[in-house]
Amino acid sequence: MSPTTTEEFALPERALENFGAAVRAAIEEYGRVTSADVPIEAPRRPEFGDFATSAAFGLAKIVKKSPPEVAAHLVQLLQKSGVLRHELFAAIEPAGGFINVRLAPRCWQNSVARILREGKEFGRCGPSGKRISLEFGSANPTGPLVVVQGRTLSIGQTLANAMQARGHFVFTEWIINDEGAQMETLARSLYARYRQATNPSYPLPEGGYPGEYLIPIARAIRDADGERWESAPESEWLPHFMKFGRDRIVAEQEATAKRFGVHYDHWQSEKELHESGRVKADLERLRERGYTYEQEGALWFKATRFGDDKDRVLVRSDGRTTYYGADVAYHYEKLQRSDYTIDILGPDHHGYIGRIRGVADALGHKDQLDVLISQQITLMRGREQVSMSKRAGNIVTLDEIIDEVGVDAARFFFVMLAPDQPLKFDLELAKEQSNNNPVFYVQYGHARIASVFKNAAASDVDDAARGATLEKLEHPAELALARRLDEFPRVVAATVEQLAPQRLSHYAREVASDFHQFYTHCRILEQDRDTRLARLGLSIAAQQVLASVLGLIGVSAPTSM
RNA sequence: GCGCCUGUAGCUCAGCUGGAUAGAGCGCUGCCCUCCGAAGGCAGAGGUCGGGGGUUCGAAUCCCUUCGGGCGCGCCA
Repeated sequence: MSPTTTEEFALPERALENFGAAVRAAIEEYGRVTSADVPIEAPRRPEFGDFATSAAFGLAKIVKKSPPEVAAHLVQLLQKSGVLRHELFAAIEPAGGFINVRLAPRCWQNSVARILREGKEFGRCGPSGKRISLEFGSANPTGPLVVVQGRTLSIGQTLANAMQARGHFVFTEWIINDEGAQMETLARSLYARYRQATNPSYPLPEGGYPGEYLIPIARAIRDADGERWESAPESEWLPHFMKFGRDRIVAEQEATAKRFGVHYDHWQSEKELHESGRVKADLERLRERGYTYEQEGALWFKATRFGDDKDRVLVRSDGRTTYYGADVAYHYEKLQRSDYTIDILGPDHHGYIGRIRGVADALGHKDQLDVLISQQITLMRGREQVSMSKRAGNIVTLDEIIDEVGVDAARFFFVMLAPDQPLKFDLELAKEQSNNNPVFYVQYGHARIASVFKNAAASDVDDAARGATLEKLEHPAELALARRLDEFPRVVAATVEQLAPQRLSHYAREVASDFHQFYTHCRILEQDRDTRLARLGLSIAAQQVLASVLGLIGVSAPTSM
């Protein structure tokens, strides 16, 4: 039996339900309307209380009085109401048409008790039964992951984490674009590097990949096969170099993702999609539905019927399927096996959205697909922009970024902005161990709490963790922090519903900020035992929420730094 | 030219899907450690929410228009 006695009816959301029902009853009595809408919102300014409703504005029209009058009258009805449980509310007052509500400290105390009881589970839901397919980061297996993909990976993994917390079944996947002309270019570039070991002037092919990352791979081939390929004809070495390079690069991409805290449930080879016959079968399905036609020897998808600006080729006139054709097949599969399918694409894939949406529409899954663009990154070093011209071969890899600023800073910065917002990423700032750096501000909050626990008596911390006593929480800073912590489940929900990972990083900062304010205004290790335990309890809850939100973002929560 | 994204404080950005006097960080000015981590806190200055129309009791948010910025418009991926 836990000594924590959370009064379920006195949790903030229960109090709000009670309030909403009471307002609804009052409106029906006053305006003779049924099933009134009672929107509840969180006011920006603290003096307006914890919550407010604008319900009086709607009723004002019906009863033909001014909103302030209506609000005042509603409050009178509420005071007399038999529906309202008065002990849950510290204040209910009309203000310019709004009705502001301040909950009794007891509600917030109960919320803290619940967080202490639920611990890591606070903010998580049981299984929703919803299956979500989330594809992000997919790339050509022709080189290492670069910075902009790091952002896509951060966004994708953070969303996946948040969805899991909401109880959804999330399936993360990556497509390996190992089919197409770029694979031959890879093989030829790799071969050139192989030849350069004995002949430094051997030229890279026209339009080849100039990056030095191919050199060690070429060396690996030489270590295994010696000079065997030096005099072989292209028809012999090409398939080998293609497969060797592809396998090696995919393995490196996966290693980088893993190092970055990003896990994929499935790596899908595009080549395999073709070889298994799935592409063919799914294209046939489109044809049967009459969404394709042949012209000039090629097979076209009637994309314009679904809002795209031109029709698109699925199968080229030489019989080879386009990337798009394969993707049609893959999306059909994903839409079949999930309730909701999400693609996160790089900034250079704007033009692809309409096409992929068109396919979902044609296959009868129009509202089941969301396509998100992870916008570009401009790397900064202080005021200086870091050049990342791919043409010149000076790419900046994700590994280099991790080496320089660490996983924590990169993961946090990459989700600070809305995905469709271009991001300026300042390497100097990300490395800075100061309050200029938002990652450190949040982590510092977590570490600072840990430090307080070290100074406290162990038995006090244990008692506080059981929620021994929380009645002393009443200082505005204490209640503000408790109120903030109570938001966590709703923040996770909003993150998922709006596909907005930046909500989590903003929220993390707000929790840290509210904790720091509480810390300076209220001494935690007070003489008075009840006060001390209450504040320790609040601190434990705050630390838990900080750890949880940082965990969703993929950032560590240090106990000292 | 067409399509998508975007324009909010000197800078970087929030703004919870239409609510109250538009917020935060950095930078700037001035304060707060005999006391749990000052990597912190408090106060102040700083805004025609690109411009113009419209819808609404109410608009940064929705609609139209206009100007500026980014990206995309292959039988490439």
